[in-house]
Amino acid sequence: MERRRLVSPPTGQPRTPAPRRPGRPRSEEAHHAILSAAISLIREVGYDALAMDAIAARAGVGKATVYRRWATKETLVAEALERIMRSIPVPDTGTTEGDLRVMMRSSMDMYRDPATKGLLSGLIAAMARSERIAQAVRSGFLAARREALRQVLKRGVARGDLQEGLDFELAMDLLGGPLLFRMFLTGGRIDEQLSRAIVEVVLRGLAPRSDTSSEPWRV
Amino acid sequence: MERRRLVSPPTGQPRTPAPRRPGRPRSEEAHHAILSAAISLIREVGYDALAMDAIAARAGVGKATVYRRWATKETLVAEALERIMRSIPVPDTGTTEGDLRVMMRSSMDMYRDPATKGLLSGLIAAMARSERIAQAVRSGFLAARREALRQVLKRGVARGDLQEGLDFELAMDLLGGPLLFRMFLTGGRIDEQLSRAIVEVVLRGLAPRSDTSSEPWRV
Amino acid sequence: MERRRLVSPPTGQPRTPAPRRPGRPRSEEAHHAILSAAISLIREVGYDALAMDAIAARAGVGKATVYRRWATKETLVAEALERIMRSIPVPDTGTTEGDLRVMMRSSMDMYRDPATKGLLSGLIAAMARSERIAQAVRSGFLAARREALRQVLKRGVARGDLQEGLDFELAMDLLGGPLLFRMFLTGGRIDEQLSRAIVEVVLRGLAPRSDTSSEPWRV
Amino acid sequence: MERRRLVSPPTGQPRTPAPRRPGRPRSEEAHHAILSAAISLIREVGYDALAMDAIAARAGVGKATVYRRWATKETLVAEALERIMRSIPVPDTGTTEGDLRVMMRSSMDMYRDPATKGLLSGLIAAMARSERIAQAVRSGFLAARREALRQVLKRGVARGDLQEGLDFELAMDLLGGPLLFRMFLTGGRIDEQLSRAIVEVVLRGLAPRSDTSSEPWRV
DNA sequence: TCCTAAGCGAGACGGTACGTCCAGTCTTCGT
DNA sequence: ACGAAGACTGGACGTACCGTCTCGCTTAGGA
Repeated sequence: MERRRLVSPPTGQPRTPAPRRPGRPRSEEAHHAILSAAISLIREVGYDALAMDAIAARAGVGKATVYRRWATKETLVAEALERIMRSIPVPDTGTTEGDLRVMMRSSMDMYRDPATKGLLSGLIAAMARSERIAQAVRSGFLAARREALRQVLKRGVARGDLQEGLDFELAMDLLGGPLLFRMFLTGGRIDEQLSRAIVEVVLRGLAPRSDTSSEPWRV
Repeated sequence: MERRRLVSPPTGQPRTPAPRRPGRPRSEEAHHAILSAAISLIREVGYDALAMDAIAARAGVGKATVYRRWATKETLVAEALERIMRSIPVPDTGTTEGDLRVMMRSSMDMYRDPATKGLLSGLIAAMARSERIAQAVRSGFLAARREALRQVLKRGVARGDLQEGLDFELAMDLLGGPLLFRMFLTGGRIDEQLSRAIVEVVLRGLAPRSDTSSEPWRV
Repeated sequence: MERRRLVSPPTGQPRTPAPRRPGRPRSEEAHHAILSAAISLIREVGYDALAMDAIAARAGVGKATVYRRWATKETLVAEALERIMRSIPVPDTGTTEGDLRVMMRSSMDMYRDPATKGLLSGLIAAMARSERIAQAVRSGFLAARREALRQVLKRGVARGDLQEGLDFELAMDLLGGPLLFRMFLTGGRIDEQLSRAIVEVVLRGLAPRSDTSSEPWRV
Repeated sequence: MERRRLVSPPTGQPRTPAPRRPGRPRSEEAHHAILSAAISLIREVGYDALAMDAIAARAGVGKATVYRRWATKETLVAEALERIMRSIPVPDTGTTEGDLRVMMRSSMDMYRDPATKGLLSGLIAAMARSERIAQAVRSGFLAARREALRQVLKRGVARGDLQEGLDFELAMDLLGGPLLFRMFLTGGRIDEQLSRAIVEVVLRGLAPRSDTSSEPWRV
């Protein structure tokens, strides 16, 4: 059983004791100012019009100071994202359906932020271009959501609402995919009703088999 | 912004010794040359590094000639896409599950084209940027696929494999979303097994209601 | 009878008449605007603080337009110089000494321009760095002065004031060198008295050879 | 490329340590390492491409350690120069012409050092920029040469080879100027023949007057 | 022996300018 | 009347140095 819990690390930063490089240490202040500037600029001008020059200028920082930390705009944005969407609480409403609805609402909230569309679409393009960026995003803000969701699903299995040997990845993609699809391709509405319907289909589609002995190996 | 160097190779494409007529030559020819150039360049350098200069150069065309036809890179690409993914046949395997599997395979084929990732991700960013582009893409290559899928689902309802009053949009997003999700976010595998599992969940989740009163013909 | 004539530069660029390249021709207006901007900026901020960005901005021109014409700041400045110091009239005062004094005065006028020091010293550094730039400067504003001086010296030989078979290069360097030396190394005064003394020494030192009969005043 | 700040010109004063201050004394070793690094780098990359970062790095020294001693690149280089060209012996060949030839050869040797061109041209630009640097150079490596030359000329006057009341400055500039002129402007050859010719012209041009009565004010 | 002050290597800091690239528009000439 | 060629303005890019400013650590003389 994997003991990885990426959800809400209680310690904050991994406090390295004293590897301490020589020279002047990097300014935490500058670091934070850059991230803040990036976030506010994205919200103002959108992701595509986001310029490194502008970020540096608004942060009151030299461009080199930005590039010293993030090689590309995308890795910078990815970290900004991560900072925003750090901890996703694991809901506990008493029922699997309720828990899933809470998770879906959290996702919808994210999608409904006017900044998200430009930001996330730019990030998708960046991830498609660079596996490094993709890794950063996945282990960043994606990991947290998915870990929380995984807990909910696990509890659902324990409750008997979901089949044994459930393919968690599949379940998560079934829950999250339609939102993404609507957001970026069809442009369809993303609302409570949609979320309710998706949860229902998934719960029904992944309910325990009536005849477990005939399909014990199924995933 | 995503940029990559693209000092387009001189690309010694032999100037077509076209029928040199005075007056009004090769409007259609130029049109097609531009689309071809765009497509081949996307496959070579990716969507983001695609430069109008390069397209015009490879097409053997002035930049103005490109802009005369398409105002933006995205509308040009959208038309190119449309040209590629024109007709989607409606499958007829005899069973709803079989038909859906065929549809899924067609989608997977598209996703598996190495060019698709860069192209589609760039397009997603462009759609997020501009509703006009979004419309073009939706009514273009998306519409065809969705229309075919709708036929299959309709037949599924008629067969009694899917519930009456089925929300087609929901069903389509449930089928297509997970692929998109894996493609661009999680990076998970997209294969026959996945497709099979998705179809199964959707069929089960959207099967006719078991409530006898609303389904009196069931025993 | 006015003998003042312009020394038409025999070294001037081969002004290509009309090989006529395709495409939009380069803008004469932009060309001139850039040179003017460069000149005025040099006078304002000095040669070293001269920035290509600033030149382009003041000229109301994109930086690429500047770089399309001049690869470096120095070649641009060299052309600007050439434009300023284009025509050097060949003096004709009736005596060799008088002619040389006029030439010296012209040089001194140049050196006394407050902008010259920074400009010429920067140019010297640039010439030392790049033979291409050196060539440009030599065939540019240097060539004109030297050609005029050569005429004067030639006439001096014809008049019998200077020795037959005179080494023109030597004579010119003897006349011009001390000015440069004071300007940039010793910082000594550059004035009429200096110019008079130099001319005198050179005339005496390069006078016709000391055949006793031709120098009856010698004891 | 020489660049300067528009704001706050640095103080180019060599910062000599006070007689006895508290704290750790400055490292002689570092001092020497910096000068050596500067000299070797000038020879390798030229004066203009000389970067303080590089000097510090090669010397194995922090940049602050460099700036603590020399406020500008030029003062540092000036001191390096001085260290190289320290003492110029006064020649004594028996004749004025011989002595002058020896002095000229020494100058030519300097000019012929491949490093000199870039170094001296850069220094000229720096001197034009700052009178303080100019002073440093003049009282540094220039002063030594000129003092030796002055001795030779003085002896020449005593011998009757040069006129009484000789303007030493003029004579020195006439001897040195042509070399500088060829070095940096015309690019002409600098060789034994040139040196011989210059000496000849100067000796002839500044020979004692044959008719002293016509110059009664001379002493 | 400890304290204080300035030195040390290292390297990050806010900046300026660089030279390149591309977007989208505007001319010129040739067909 | 088009079309190719390419110059145009404008602006972001990522790099290189500048001269200054911390860091943690010597290295001395004076307390």
